[in-house]
Amino acid sequence: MPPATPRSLAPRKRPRQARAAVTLDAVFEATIQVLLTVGPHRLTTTRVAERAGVSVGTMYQYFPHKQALIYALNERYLEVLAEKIEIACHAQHGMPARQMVEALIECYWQAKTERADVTRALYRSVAELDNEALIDAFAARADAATTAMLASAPDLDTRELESITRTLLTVIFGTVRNAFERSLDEAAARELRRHLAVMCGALLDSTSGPLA
Amino acid sequence: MPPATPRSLAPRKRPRQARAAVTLDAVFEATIQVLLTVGPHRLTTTRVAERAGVSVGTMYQYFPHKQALIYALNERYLEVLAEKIEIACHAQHGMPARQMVEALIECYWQAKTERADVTRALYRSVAELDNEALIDAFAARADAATTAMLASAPDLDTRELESITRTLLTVIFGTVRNAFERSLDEAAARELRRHLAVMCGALLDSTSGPLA
Amino acid sequence: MPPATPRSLAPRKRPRQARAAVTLDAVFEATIQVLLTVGPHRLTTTRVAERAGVSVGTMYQYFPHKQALIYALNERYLEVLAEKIEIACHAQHGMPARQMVEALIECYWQAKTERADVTRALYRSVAELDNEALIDAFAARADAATTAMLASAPDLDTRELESITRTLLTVIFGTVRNAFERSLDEAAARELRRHLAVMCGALLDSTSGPLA
Amino acid sequence: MPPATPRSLAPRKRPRQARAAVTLDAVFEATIQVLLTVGPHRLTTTRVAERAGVSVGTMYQYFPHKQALIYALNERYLEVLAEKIEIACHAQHGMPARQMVEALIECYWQAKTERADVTRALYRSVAELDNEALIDAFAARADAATTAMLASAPDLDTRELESITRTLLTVIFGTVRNAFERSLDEAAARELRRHLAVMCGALLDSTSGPLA
DNA sequence: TATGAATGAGAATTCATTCAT
DNA sequence: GATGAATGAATTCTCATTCAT
Repeated sequence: MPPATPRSLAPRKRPRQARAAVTLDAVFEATIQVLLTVGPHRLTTTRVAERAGVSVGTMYQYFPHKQALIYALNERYLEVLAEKIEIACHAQHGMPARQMVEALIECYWQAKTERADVTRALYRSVAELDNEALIDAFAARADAATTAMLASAPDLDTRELESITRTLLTVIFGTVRNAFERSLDEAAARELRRHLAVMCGALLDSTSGPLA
Repeated sequence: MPPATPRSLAPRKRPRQARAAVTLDAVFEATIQVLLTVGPHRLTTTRVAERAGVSVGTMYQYFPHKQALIYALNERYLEVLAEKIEIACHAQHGMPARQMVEALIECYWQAKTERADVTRALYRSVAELDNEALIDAFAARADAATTAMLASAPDLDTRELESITRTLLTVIFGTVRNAFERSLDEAAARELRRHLAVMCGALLDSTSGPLA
Repeated sequence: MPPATPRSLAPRKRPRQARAAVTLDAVFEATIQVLLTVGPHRLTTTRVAERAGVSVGTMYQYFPHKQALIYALNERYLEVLAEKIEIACHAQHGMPARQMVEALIECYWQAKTERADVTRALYRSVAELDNEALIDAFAARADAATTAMLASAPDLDTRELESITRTLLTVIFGTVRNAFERSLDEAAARELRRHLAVMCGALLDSTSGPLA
Repeated sequence: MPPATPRSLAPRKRPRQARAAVTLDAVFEATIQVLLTVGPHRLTTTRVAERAGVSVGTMYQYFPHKQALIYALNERYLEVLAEKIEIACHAQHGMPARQMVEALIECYWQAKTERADVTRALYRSVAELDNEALIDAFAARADAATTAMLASAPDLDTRELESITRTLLTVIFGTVRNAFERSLDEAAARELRRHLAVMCGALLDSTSGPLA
């Protein structure tokens, strides 16, 4: 289920030639850089184009307006992220629940940290944009993948799965985001992550208890 | 430790007369409304003034520029929030750790939910502003109050307090924020909150375990 | 019946202070000048503002966009013109039909010639604009006034009044407009006008004939 | 006397091959459609090319710039129109003057109504262009043809021919144009046309009268 | 002191035109 | 020749801020 991009935010055209694809990549990368260096409310189309080494006009061939650019950037990012989560979840089918959750945390954390600058940039970009639809679509995919995964765990009560999934994802995603806002050092981050695993594991226990 | 407001972001004058206080309140309230109705990137000083029933000129008597207005709004909000947390923490001195954490969650959740519109508005306002300093100062107060509280718990290993505190606050604050992004219904919210308490309790157990 | 200006073309605010009225007049005059000197498709908001000795911003306080400015200019002009026609028609009540028509031609011709530059400018401005509504409203007023006038003529068959009125106005307005496109010299213009009166008179005769 | 097209407005090449002629026709037709559907100030070269099923590049092979395109469109149209008038006038040589004028009205009216959309489109296109030269050349041809025709009428005083011709054409052309602005229904149009013939006939009488 | 008209730098967006493929 | 991606000057419009009244 591809996210139903609203008409007004859809890109003008998809790149057909290799040259165009290169241009688009440059524009996306430039957007991230601008977001990071001058912040979201000083992100201007001219600045992005300049940084990308393209003319404004070219940018507007692909995006009908600034919002569409930022929307596409987020979409692209969330698409990759959702896919990673789906793959990670799939790989854990049939495993013990605790291990599943640890894999989920690992996957999400990894994805966010890999290019921390991008993560930070996108968190900031959000205010420029009404991306609720995007977030919802992403959340739906993550929910589905996680629920399916947990349903396959041999050691888990499946009655409250939906609610458990929602909590797990809300806590994990929220915690990671907040961790990015407080800029933690390496050690603190590792510790936080360990704690998070403990806490999520405990949540699973709290419901699987009666099953045993 | 009150946040060291940079001079450039400080309001021009503190309200000495009742009239001024009323005006200020109106302006803050108007800002929230504008934030909610038209979004952060269409928040204009004229619009705020209009909504507040004041002239732009008058608004500029109180705030030297737009950023100062938003900064002050956040400052005021975080001040109240920090105070609530401090009071809540203080009230729990000497109590069992689990109860402490539950009180903390209750307090934070309550504060955020009380006026959900304000909460949402402020989350959105962030892009307009470099409010890292504000956030840091708030985090420091919350950390201090929480650590002090936990230190007084009779049933807690005090060796890892700092790290535990950091995790607790990161998880709680992050989860609540994320919960606001997914608009949960009443039931789901209650469930999430219950889970959150379970998870935080489990974190405490994990360290106090060896102590016992 | 004031012309129902569409919402999107309506001015932002009416001038309240004397200063504002002066500004508005300057803007209108500047628009005419720009229309005349550089033509409608090189009429830019900046150019108009510059010529008016105002900043663009000021202009935009009164008009939400360029079209609204041109629309207002036409509206103002047609308002005056319609009024002139109404007065002229009213003044002829009860007179012989031929004299009426001559007065109508005189009035219209006079109004258009008085400030030929304005007339020419407005004819040109029309393409920038969807002013059908304006034209229709004007035509309706002119029709009404003319019909009422002719109805009071003692020497006219009143059965075909509507159709006669429509022809008279279409012919007169059209002829004058076309005369402006061919730039006639003084003598030619006078001759044309005499002919026009003859022709219109003949039209009246053609229907009043059976009456006699 | 063919209109002396300024070099800067001349098409780049005359179509030597059938293919080129087809392309040209498509481009002209597309221009008309764009003029009608989106209006003159949103007529863009890309849009026209797209609608014509050609690339912009190709269009620029035929027209050195946008103005040249619109100029050529008007030129082509007026050329045909002038020819029709010349033929119609020629066909009336030696006939009674009244019949001549009726034929003239019939011819012009017919030509304008045949493809009312084209007529409307071209009236609108005028703003994009300084086509005074075109109009003048056309007027000159129409004048010449009409004068020659009237000169051959057995029942007309030839002393004021020039002035009569000018009036006739100004009135007829102007009236028809204005009729297009007020969108008249079928019946009203027929009536107007009948009136117009009566009026023009009367003009002839007014001068031929003394002759008889 | 309060007002709101005026300012103008700055941002978004368009579109005629070119030119590498 | 034909194509259509790229260009960037030109234009419209916004909005934080000032200042005369």
